[in-house]
Amino acid sequence: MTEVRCSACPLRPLPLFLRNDDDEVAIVQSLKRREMQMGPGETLIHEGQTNAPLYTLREGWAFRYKTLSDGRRQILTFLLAGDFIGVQQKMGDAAAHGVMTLTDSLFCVFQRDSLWELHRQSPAMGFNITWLTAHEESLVDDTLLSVGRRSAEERIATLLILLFKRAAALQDDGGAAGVPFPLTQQHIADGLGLSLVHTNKTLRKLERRGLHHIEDGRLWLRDVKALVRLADLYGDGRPPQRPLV
Amino acid sequence: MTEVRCSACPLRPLPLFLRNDDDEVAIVQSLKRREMQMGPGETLIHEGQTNAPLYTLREGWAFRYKTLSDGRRQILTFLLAGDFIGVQQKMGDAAAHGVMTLTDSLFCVFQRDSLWELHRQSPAMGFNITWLTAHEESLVDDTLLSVGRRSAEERIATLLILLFKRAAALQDDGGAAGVPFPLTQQHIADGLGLSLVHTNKTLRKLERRGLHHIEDGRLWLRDVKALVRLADLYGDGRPPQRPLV
DNA sequence: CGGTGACTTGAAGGAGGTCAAAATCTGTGG
DNA sequence: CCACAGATTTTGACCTCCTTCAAGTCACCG
Repeated sequence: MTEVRCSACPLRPLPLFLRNDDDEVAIVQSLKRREMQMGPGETLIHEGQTNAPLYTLREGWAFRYKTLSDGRRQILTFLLAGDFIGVQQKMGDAAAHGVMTLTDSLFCVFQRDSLWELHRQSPAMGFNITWLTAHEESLVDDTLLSVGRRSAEERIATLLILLFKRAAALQDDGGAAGVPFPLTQQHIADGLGLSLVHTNKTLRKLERRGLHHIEDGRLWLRDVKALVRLADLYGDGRPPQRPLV
Repeated sequence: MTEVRCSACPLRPLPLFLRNDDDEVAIVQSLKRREMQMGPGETLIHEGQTNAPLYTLREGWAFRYKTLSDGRRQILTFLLAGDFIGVQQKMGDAAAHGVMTLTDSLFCVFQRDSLWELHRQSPAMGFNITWLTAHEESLVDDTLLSVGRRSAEERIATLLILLFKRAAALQDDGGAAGVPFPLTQQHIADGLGLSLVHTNKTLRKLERRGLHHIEDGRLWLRDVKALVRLADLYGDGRPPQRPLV
């Protein structure tokens, strides 16, 4: 099983991602250490782990999370292909959050100091990192608004729409045939600050009303209008084009 | 009232901030457009505003927030002196959140494209921006854990500790005489996803138990041990040294 | 001294949590 | 192909933490 060269990265051609100069791709290539395969439910980064490397998620789904000492868990963001992982752990410090896979996943691995090398060798790529980091933060901002101020129904509607859009942007059909949806209800609960039971009941209610459909690990939005109204989401069609590292 | 040169910025000498080369300071200086003074409760950036400039908060307190169309508000992070503002609004796009002052405040104003200039002219400063952005995200991560998984008591304990630490790091006495605390209970409520009434009752309960004391716009932690236990916060003494832009 | 914003307190109700148990489903090994 | 263990989903019953509603206090200010 041979590793892919960054210039031939299967993600790069997708319309979701911005083009890069050959130089830039070459720099990324030079910093890439290896690839890493993981199964579902495996821990990529442990909470409190020190000096974890950087990763780009190339295939599959994962999530970032934090836990309290009695086991309560909050999922911070879900990670999809193209997401860059590990910037948040401040330099040389312990990771403030864990990362766990949801599906079979493939990661490109970079040494920790690549962060600095990327900035040093290419301001443009440095800028891209900043962009990606800021974008990640805005995902957390959205979730915080949900968890802090939306009802259970509204939270779930919001999550379904947002995840659907992100997943659809990675497909050619734009989600016409649904999108992969590898979350269990426990993941949804932990991502929205709800209990498992209440998540189940709310999910069933929305599905019975015909707003969405989840089956066999795939998600369909059946009544986007109604979902958007519930979520009080405005504007924006698909996610903006984004840099890839 | 004449403006301060960056090399003479009163924040820079504080032990909280990392030193910078003269070149770096010069670059920042060259990008700084002006200073801007605001009173308490004023809106620096409106939600949805396009093309807002960048700011560094030099004096005072502020906060980032999002609202739903029916008025429910979630405060995302509180901003203290040294915080860099505006990176989250993705390039040229609309601001996804608003920024409002809590106190009399002073901002250093930078043009929007300074973000790129900073990266271009100094990889080190670009790296600093990334660092600050990642750090901001980790603050939101912490809040999301609170709002999603902590009880009202625990949330308030967590907030008090975290804000105290940040504010104390800006003072010489390290908080011995308390720290400024310009939040109303409504701000606390909106920052923690609670109702005003319940915030009040919980706050009173903690204060009556002798865990903290708020008076006259200042906060004292009376029983840090108990607060930390409640918050389930581990490790870390004071916040890490951070870059200043 | 009336008006406004922040704080406080009590009472009542509800959204969502907890507990318990059953129904599926899935993979595994015999 | 079946039995069994372990996840995951579903439902019902009950309870509580927190919200909402209402009112009153206090400080400050024009």
